[in-house]
Amino acid sequence: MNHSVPSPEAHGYLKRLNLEQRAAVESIDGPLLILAGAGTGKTRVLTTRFAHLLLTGKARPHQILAVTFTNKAAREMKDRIETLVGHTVDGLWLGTFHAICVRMLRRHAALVGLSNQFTILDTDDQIRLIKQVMEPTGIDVKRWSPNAMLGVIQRWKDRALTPTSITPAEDTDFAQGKARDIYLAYQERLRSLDACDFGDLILHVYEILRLHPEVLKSYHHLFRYIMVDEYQDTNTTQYLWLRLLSQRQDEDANIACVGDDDQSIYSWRGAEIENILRFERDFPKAKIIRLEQNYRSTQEILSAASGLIAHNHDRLGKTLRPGTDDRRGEKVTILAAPDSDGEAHLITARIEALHREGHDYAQMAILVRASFQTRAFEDRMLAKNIPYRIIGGIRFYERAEIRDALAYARLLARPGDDLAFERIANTPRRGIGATAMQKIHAAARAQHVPLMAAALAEDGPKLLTRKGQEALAALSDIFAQGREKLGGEGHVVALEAVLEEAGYLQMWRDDKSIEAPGKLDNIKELFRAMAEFPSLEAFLEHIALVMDADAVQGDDKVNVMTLHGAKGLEFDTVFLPGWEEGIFPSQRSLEEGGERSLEEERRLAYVGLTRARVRAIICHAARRRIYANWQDSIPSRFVGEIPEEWRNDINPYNGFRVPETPFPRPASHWPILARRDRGKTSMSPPMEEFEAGHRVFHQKYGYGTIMVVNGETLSVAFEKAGDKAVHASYVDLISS
DNA sequence: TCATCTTACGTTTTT
DNA sequence: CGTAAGATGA
Repeated sequence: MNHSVPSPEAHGYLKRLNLEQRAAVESIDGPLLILAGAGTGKTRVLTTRFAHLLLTGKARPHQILAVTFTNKAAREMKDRIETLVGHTVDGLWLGTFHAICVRMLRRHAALVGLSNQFTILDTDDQIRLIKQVMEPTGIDVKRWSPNAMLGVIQRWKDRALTPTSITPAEDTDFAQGKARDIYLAYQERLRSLDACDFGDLILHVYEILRLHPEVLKSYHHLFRYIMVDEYQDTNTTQYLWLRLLSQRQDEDANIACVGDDDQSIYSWRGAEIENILRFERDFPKAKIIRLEQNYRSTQEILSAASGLIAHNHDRLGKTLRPGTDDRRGEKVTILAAPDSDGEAHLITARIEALHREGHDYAQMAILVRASFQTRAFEDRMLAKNIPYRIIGGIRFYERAEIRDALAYARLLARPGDDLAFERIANTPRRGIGATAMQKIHAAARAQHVPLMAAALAEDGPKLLTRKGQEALAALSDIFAQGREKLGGEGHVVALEAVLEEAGYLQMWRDDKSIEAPGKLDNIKELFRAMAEFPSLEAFLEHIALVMDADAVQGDDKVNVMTLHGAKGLEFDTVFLPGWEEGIFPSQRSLEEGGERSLEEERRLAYVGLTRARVRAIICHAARRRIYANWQDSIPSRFVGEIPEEWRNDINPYNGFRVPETPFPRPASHWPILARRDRGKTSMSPPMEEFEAGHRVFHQKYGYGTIMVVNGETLSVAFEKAGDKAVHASYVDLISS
């Protein structure tokens, strides 16, 4: 026994845990799955377990690999570990999958044909690159959008599929079967740019570990313990990566995964709920510990949420129990509103009433399914002077001015960054348009030099107008001067000088729009963030991975965000508007994906309800304004799935037409809507409304005018597609 | 090359 | 209805 290590009891940190939590912390060896329901102290267990490994001398800090999905989670874990241990801990392998993989990939980049200086592309770069790759293929970009193509590639990367390992069964007919070729070309372009995208970070490292046993062995030697947060959100590549790292020879994997199958809501970005469902099979001798004592919500909310989620079949099953006795509160309120405006009225009125009773705005949240729903609430709260904040909108580093400034920064660090050059070559206007850019591209490809170099080469003037040529030469000088400043006056001064002299800052000063001053402020904010890093390189590495600028919480405002954005948060009062078929569950999930995606929607509802500590208010409206026109809607099947004894149905608009709550009907009676019922949740126009002369819209043929009505078949003169006979259910009437 | 018009589109988000 | 990205004309 090592006597210099104090016994765990001496620290007392184990005493603060309940029995299950303590078991999870003390189960050190072998595979472990901690099924942690909402509000059951998941982070506490994870951090205490980490600290326990350190304090008992089981592992040194660098021997534990701990992966999370968000930087926020990683930061929180590190803070709490340090609090438990009582001092700062360095040399941790604690971070997001992406951050950990960058660290590994920089070490072994050569094995996948990259330098250790490789750049990480942001979404804008990816789109621009994929467009360039698609152009020569002659694919109709209107039908197969670059965005969707990128999605296809990302899903492949999520499943550890490289262009050469895609089997015919895994291929797609997207882009007329050329998707694989585009993927291949895209990867080649990335390699020639010495760059990779987010998916590559994981996939490259996985390939390295898979194909180079000596590298894998070195990590086996290094990591004695592995911990994974939000295991239900892992994609196939991350799962394979974890399995390689954890399965050491002759030893049980010391891997502990924490997750909640009931909170798996990210399948659309590649997460495989199967990973958590088949943990026992993947890791033989796995131990499973359930954390079911909830320290967050009242009995009513827990029962309502449990009753709802019980309608899912694909789950490991667990029941939330109140962690302390007698936490009774009020039932879950179900508000019926006549229309979406009424819904906003009802909710804001309740917010005001609660605030008058002394509740803080900051302890209330409106959680919506889709971001377009926030608008109605913004309008009302603005009008009523209720302070609010929208969480999750456009993030700081996604703003155009920030991306521009960062492109200048990248070019300052590396003159060969072609994607950065493309972004700012003509921002502000320097007389370098699309044609000039094309010529520069051609020259650069022929001479195998970066774009900037090609444009400035001796025969450069042939590529550009004199004006453009001069402007670019000046820009190049500005960057050269900036690079001299990097060493002396520092990177902030250097970038500021470049942006000033290049005329970028002046461009916004001259801009007369109302947003312009704010944009200059944002750039100042960027300088401030930059100053906290020792070098330009360090700063660029950071922002490539950490795209979140911490939102200032603190002030007393109502929180408005999507259900996805609310995961992991909690509030005293939670408002859940838009619980209607076609909104929530969303139309898309009803049309595509079948039962699986319906279950994911239900998990999302479960996540929403379990955010509430003391009260949850669900709302549904009978009519909703969507885009141009009004649509009728019926209450979400999820409302009916909440057991009646935990529900309090209120109809504040008695006398108005409000939807019948179809509670007695079991959920299975709701049909999964067929695609052709799109947009007609309950009220497709009756046949009589189709008359000759009416304008209609058809998904494929576009706009047209009805010529003849023959039963349910219409002859329509389409503006683009000509005369067609179509079934009435395929067209929408256009109100004029 | 740039400003204006037109048209298509319209879950969920992190890294 | 509003936006954002392409097409069109000066």
